[in-house]
Amino acid sequence: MTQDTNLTIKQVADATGLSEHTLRYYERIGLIHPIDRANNTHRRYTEDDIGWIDFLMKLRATGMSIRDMRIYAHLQRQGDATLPQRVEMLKKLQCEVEARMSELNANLNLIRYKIQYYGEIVESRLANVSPE
Amino acid sequence: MTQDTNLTIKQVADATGLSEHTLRYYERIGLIHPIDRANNTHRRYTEDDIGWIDFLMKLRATGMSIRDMRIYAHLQRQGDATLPQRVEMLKKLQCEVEARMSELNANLNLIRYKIQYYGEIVESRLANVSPE
DNA sequence: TCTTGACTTAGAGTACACTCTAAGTTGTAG
DNA sequence: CTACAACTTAGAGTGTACTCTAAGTCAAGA
Repeated sequence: MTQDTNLTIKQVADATGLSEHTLRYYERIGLIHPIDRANNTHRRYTEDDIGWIDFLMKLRATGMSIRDMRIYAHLQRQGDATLPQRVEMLKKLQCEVEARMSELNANLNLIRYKIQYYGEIVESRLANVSPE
Repeated sequence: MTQDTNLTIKQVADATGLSEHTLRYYERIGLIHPIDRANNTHRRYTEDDIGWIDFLMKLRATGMSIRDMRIYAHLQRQGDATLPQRVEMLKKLQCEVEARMSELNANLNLIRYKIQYYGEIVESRLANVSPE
């Protein structure tokens, strides 16, 4: 009955925000290890599985590709011996995210400037409209 | 001969980093207005065109979709009367970019933490290796 | 005149990340 | 026993944003 305390695909979908389709897809392509089954057919997810999925979603949110997430997942399943490679991947990701954030920040400043500049034009046009 | 002082598609591709294919594609879908032609066939881009393309690339870098860039481009071509709508679009974009940056920042902190944590495990393992 | 290369077009093809469909199985509630 | 919901699979389909192909035009240099 240990299985029954674990979560169905629907519950995991609700908990993570991923669709059931996507959860099966991620498992099929190796982002998630083969999930244990109840009745030998229905998936039963553990809390650890949820934790891993949450981490995957964070990697994805940083812009990491499915391809790289697969590599990371594969290393992770091989255990602590692959820690150095994983640290390397994370360092590379860190650099990329830092670069993207600094680019985003520059673009954000441009957007703010345009909002300000265009806003002033609109304001001054309103001020020049003669009241009825 | 005014045309000849302007830039060929190759020069614009080199200057912007977009491919010639992409430049034609952007024009075809209305992100870029119909570019003037020399010989009535070959495109000749003005400095203003380059400026617009650079701005488009910045919008794209913020994650704005082609669909929204088309709307923005269409408004832009209609002149100052559409400034309020454009300001609205930019404000919405600003919010999205700010949200994305704060999410990226949270994920970056997690990545840094993992690098630190895994790094320490690797270090301590190295220290425990008996020297030959 | 011939060739080369830069350009043109319409439309087909690609990569990525899902997202859905169809057909079938299983387990519980009535 | 039956109906139903929840699950299963393989594989097809979708949306986005390019990216490329094929066939053709055109001007300038050998």
